[in-house]
Amino acid sequence: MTATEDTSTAHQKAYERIHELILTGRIAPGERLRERNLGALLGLSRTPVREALRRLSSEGTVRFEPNRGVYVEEIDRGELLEIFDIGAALESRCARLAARKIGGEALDVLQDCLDGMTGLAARSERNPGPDYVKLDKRFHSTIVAATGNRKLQALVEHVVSLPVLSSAFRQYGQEDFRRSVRQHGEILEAIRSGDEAWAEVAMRNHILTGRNAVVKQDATAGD
Amino acid sequence: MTATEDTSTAHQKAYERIHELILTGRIAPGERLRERNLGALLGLSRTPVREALRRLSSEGTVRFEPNRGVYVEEIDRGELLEIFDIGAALESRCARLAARKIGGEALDVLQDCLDGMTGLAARSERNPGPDYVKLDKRFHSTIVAATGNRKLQALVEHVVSLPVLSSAFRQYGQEDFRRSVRQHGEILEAIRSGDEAWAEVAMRNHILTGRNAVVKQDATAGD
DNA sequence: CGGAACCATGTTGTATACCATTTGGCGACG
DNA sequence: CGTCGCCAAATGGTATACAACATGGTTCCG
Repeated sequence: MTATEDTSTAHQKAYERIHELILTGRIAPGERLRERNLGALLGLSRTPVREALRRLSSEGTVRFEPNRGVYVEEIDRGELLEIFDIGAALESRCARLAARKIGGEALDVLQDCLDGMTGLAARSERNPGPDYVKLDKRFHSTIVAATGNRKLQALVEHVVSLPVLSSAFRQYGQEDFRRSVRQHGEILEAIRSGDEAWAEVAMRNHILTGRNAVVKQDATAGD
Repeated sequence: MTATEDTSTAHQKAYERIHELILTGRIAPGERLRERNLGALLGLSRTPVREALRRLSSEGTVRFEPNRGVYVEEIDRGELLEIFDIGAALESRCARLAARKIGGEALDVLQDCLDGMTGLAARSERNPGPDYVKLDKRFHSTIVAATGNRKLQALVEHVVSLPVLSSAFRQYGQEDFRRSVRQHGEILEAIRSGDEAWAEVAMRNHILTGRNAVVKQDATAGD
């Protein structure tokens, strides 16, 4: 109900897998995606692969060039920071709405996510792994779903999907990691208490923290 | 270059046609879409239809229920107004960026759109037809494309796609129609002059005008 | 007479086959 | 020797075929 997690369908599997390949950098920006190759790699036919690519294309992750193939979209630092600003605007608004309208089940899901993240942060030392990314996505997806606005949900799924996660976590060290978990706790507390203003700024604070990590990464690693 | 207008591929044709069917209300919210029917209607096979539906699904216009069919998403007034607010935030930001970075060719495209809209407004009396909607979409798409941010572009395409257009134009009379054209002129002038602040508020003004039309429509027509 | 299981039908999900287009290379011609 | 054009391989685009699942009606049993 909160987030789409149909591993049962080949299309969903193709989508998640390809998305992950791009997110983790296994497939580089600008690189061409050959449908037959992907199908063979995932043990699927071209049909669900193409549907997944259409979805990714619609999300701006990938680009169809008619009769000439599919390519991974490239994003530069400027675009990325811009996206963070947009994401901050969208998600903080979602948090405000969620604080107003969220139900008990959704709060439980958020608590579960938070517990999971806390556990991972305690065990792991450095970079959050794919498990943490999934929990993070689920946390945010649940909040957006709690707004009851499906269109808004689709929007945030897109804006969050690639950029916020992919680069924010690359340079994360232990302290950043734990801070991220703590911020999620604050957001949950704010939403649970129904304090709209707090929920909004807690979320904005969280997103802009991620943005800052990218800025610092840019500064240290150059271009 | 500014917006995708490939009428050459069956997928694109299917997407545009189905989108239009939903936008114009020919297919009602909540209604089921049978792939085979749509294919027959458009003279295509299920394959491009399915790809178009995936795209629409990703945009939140349509909903896949696994093994149970595809349905048109329903949006209530509250969601719609919320979307307008989001759209205002996104598009005004785009206008600001466009005022900073836009090039000559894009300005020409905007001028062409404006000329076309002016002509239509002079001829037509009431509701803007599909031609006007297309020009409007092109105008906004061009501005977003001028930001150089593809992800942002994808976002706005989605948020604008259904709600802003579909309901804003339903109750438009002649005076609203002309005001819309005039506002587009203001936006273009602001962007052309490079005045970021003006471009931002001109766009926000334009979007919120549309929002108000929905509010009034709600008030007069009830539920 | 009521209900549950089963089968027929239709629809979605996926795989495969075929067609159109692009692309790189080879050869003929200037 | 360079260039233009044609051919073939590869790849994307679309159609069709098949499999899995859902649904509604019917029948059989209680």
